[in-house]
Amino acid sequence: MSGDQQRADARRFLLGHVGTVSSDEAVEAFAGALSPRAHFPARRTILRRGERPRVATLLVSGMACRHADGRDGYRQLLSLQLPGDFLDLHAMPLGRLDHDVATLSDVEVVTVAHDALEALFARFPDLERRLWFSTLLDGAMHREWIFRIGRLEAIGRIAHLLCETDARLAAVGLAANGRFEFPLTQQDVGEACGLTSVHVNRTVRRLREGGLADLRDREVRILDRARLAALGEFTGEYLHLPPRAA
Amino acid sequence: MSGDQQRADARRFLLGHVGTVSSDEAVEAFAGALSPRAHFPARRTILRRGERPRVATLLVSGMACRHADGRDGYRQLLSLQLPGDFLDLHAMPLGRLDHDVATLSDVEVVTVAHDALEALFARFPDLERRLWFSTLLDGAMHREWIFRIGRLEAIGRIAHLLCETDARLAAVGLAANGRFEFPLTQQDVGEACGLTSVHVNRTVRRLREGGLADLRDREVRILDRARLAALGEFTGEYLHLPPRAA
DNA sequence: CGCGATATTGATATAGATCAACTAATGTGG
DNA sequence: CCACATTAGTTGATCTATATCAATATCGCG
Repeated sequence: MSGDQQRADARRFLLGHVGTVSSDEAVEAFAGALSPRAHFPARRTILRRGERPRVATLLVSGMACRHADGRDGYRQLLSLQLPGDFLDLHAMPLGRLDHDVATLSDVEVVTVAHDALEALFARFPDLERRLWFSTLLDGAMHREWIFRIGRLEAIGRIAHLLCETDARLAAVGLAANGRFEFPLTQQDVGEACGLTSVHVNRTVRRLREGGLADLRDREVRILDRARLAALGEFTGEYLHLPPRAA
Repeated sequence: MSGDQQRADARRFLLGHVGTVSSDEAVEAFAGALSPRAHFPARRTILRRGERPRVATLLVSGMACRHADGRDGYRQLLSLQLPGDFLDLHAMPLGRLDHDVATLSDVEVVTVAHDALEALFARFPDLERRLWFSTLLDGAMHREWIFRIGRLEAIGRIAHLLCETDARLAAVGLAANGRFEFPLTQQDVGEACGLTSVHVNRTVRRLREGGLADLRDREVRILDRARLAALGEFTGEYLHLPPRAA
């Protein structure tokens, strides 16, 4: 039971993002190092800035985010974390977390002790490279967020966020035909894009009325991917995903 | 001659950012893998999006930046690269570069072939971890840039950029008493902070008149570090530097 | 039912963009 | 060594995207 689930979780991570298949032996060993699943409710801070985690946490279901807090209490989302993403792997080489991690929906996670990863690296040297790779994807997304917030106007920022999320979710089988669950409130979207919730509200409406995308009731439908991508100046190259099936 | 220079370059990287000292043997081996120094003039694109580099490029002197280009031709700086920084190390695990790299001043670089790094990893396993760490620092800075652009107003963004650059340059001995060379034009600062050059001009003046920082003639003088840091909501923790000497 | 979150809408304010000169410094070729 | 082009910086006038403030609507939920 639990063994199967762990194998599935291991595969989701090891295959979801990179495309090449690890040896069965490596998948098996990685799965063996995973904790049982743990649950957290929506809208809870689960990792805090300054902590020195001794385990790495892998998101299995639901959505979470990394965020920084400003003096005035406002927060800035730094990334959206989707199933298959490590929430805090960078804290392993870095030592300390430099931001908080909070859930957006109910989530399930599994953990792997840093020690166990070290042992796995010794046995399967390319595992370390794969984890390095996965933290570099975070970096690539960060760069894209800088571009998005720095250079796009409101409608483009939101379009870009939706395109990116669609592409990432599709890669792990959680979006089909441009339709996916999206637990962020308009306030959250604003915190991701450097906008107020009022302006997000008006901009989301423009996207809907323009026939580009419909975001409501915690669900997104992308109506015209080509025009949405053009608006958000989005190309998914930086995600290093295999070419889209659909 | 050249051997000494390479050893110095190797040390600058290996010691500059991490604090712990590598074995002499490792430094020696790393130095031995470095190319002779190469020069590039200011304001030249030296690495292009889409390239698949086969060497990693280490900046030895001068300043460079990573940047993305928008449809309208405007560019967004994604990071500032200082002496001791790798410009494209992330392209080694990632495969392709997802952004351009351009010089801001005249620069000197050295390169190390990816193959040579692989061989070094086999001999000195913690070297790989150290390079992973250094790419994670880029990620930490990216996150801070997202916060800066998303949540701070113009004067705070520029204050933050100056604080960050001061801290990083001080760590490699290129800033003293809050004074350092800074080859960015006001246009460049705008491209880093998501502002127009006109607004940068007015904002820099406010910093000067407020006695916070003086940026002119390609040189920065930080006049009141505490107030500047408060304005930019800057704490250097994310840089993972040893505590400031001064 | 009534409360707390979220979404929606309208009125108004403002930070920063845009447009347009103009100045200062630097370089260049004749 | 001057005429001229080029780049960076400065300043002023105006415009606009987005923020702010405030009220109302909706809805799941205890």
